[in-house]
Amino acid sequence: MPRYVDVILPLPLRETFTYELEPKCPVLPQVGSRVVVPLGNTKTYTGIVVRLHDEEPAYATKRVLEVPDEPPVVQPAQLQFWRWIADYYLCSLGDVYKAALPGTLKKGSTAERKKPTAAKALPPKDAGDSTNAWRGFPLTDVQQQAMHSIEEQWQKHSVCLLHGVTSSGKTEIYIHLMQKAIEQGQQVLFMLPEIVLTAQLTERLRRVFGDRLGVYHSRHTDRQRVELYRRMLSDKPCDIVVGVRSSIFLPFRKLGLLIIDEEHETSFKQQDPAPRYHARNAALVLAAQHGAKALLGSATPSLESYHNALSGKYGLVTLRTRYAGMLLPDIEVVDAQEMQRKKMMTGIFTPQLLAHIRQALEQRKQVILFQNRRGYAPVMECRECGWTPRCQQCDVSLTVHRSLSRMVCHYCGTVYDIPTACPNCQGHDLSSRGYGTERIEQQLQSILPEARIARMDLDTTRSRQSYEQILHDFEQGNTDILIGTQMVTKGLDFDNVSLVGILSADQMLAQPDFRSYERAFQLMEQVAGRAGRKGARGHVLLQTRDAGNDIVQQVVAHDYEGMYRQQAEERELFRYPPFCRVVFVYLKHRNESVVESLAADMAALMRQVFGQRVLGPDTPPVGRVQLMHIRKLILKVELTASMSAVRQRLLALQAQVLEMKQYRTAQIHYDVDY
DNA sequence: AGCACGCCGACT
DNA sequence: GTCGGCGTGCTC
Repeated sequence: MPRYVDVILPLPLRETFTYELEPKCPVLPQVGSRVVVPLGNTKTYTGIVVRLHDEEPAYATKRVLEVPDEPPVVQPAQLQFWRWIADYYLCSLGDVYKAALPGTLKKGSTAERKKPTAAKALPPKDAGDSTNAWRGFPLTDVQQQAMHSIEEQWQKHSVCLLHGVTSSGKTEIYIHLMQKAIEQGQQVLFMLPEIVLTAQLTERLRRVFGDRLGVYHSRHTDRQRVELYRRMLSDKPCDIVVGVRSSIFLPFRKLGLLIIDEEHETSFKQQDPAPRYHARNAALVLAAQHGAKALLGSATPSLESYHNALSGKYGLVTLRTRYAGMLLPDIEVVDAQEMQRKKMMTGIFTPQLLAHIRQALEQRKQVILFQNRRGYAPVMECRECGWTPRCQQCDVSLTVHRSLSRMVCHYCGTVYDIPTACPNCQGHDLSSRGYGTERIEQQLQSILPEARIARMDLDTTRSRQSYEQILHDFEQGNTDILIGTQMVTKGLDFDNVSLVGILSADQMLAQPDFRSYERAFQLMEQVAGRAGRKGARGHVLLQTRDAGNDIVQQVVAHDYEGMYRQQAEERELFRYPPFCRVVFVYLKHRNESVVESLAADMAALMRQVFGQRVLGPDTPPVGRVQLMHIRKLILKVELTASMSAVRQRLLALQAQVLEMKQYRTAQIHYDVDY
């Protein structure tokens, strides 16, 4: 019997901690077992055993207090996956552990283990089981063909991208592929962004797959998540899990199929806290580990995935036609610039949009109005021509810093003077501006006092219930107009929506981010897809002060390929993903002058190692969070470089600067594949 | 992340 | 004269 165990603790500590086992420990932990251990004078934590051994450490060890489980809760393959995440995303195993296990499996308490898992009886050999999908969701010829093409692509590629226009019936294809996989005794993971994983979708899947389906949602209670986790560990695990980003951490036995819908969604990337992982990319690693086939689906694929498909790394299947012969919505661009000049605007509304809204309401149709939430960044704009200043080196919009009275590029840190006249039209009416959904709701209500207006954004959907309630009310026709952020761009099929209004394309296009154009296209194309799901062709009104913008024109033409070609060219030119990897290095300190000089020192050290690949330092849009001043550096790494080697060098540099005593209390963290 | 130890202001 | 502010340093 080994004497020591190395344990991961749910703390942002780099290494494992070594504890001694009780000589006559009743339950011998294994690799992946939970152990309850003391830390410091008062705390106990539940850790995960990663190694058993007899090597006596140089320090005095404490003893393992308890071994709560007989079989391990983390399988060896999962630990391997955790290590990959910690390595690739430059975080500690403790960070991964925190994200990977539901809360009560991490707490010191042993109470939850006494509750037997409410193992629901499996459906009876559920006669219609294997034919459910075929009966309930028959495929059209086009869908059938697409499914065969996907299977054909899987002969040569383990990953296939399904590029299908909105309403092309991707979900039915997924259901059939899932059915086939479980018939072969494989497990399936079906991943979706949080806002798409609605009750309507899970109920639909439940009707086909019954109790073979598990749902993993971040808004589920901790108890529910522990239950599913335990069930996946049991000898009767779910065959299919439909889940959000953290579902990649469930204990799969024999994952045979991974499906990621809306694969372009940026919410698959966890921003804060660590582990700052990209669930799509991590899931593909998981799939490879299991030898599973993977399908990425989107109407507007990420540049990364489309690039991989074109370069032959992934298979590619395209669905160009909408379900039931529906046409793609017709998109009308309205020049808000011109309307403003003619003084015909009512707040943010052009007369054209108001007329269309009134008409829709008269016909008892519904309206969706979309305004991007992230409109807070004060971006300079010429009121005459809509021109917005962009960085000459990075091709991103500059952000106005009122305190500096300058404009700054948040990618390379270059500072520009604010022009006194617009370089485009020589106009002098330069200002920064912004409209949020709340203001829009108020405005519209005063214009149309009779209309039943609802708002769906982060503020109105704090709870899962209110989110489902707003959708339900709209679906039942209790709401005439739904105003919202990204949340209204996808998810449900609203049959009665005849009009979609995009209130301002400009705010999306002006984001200080190298992905802003790609993202703007994706959002607009997706929200346009909400119009006219049945019957008549839907109408989309796109308000912009920049009607000639290429992205606007590409949305009008539904020209994804054109958008891809243009954006890919720029990314290659400026060396951004998918042509290299980016690692953001964030430096934080309470004292601004300290973080300033730390950033300079770190940048200098990084340049010694990485040379021209380093950009910055720069102050991010939010330069101070919770009393901590922040600076940012960007490292651009060739795709062929080993992230492991990059990680080692960065961590060595980090140790070097943090050793200097003026920087001892600084924090450094990394964001890989931002 | 906690929690403890350790040096400087307003209280009994 | 203490009680306590949170700065910084350690936790197997």
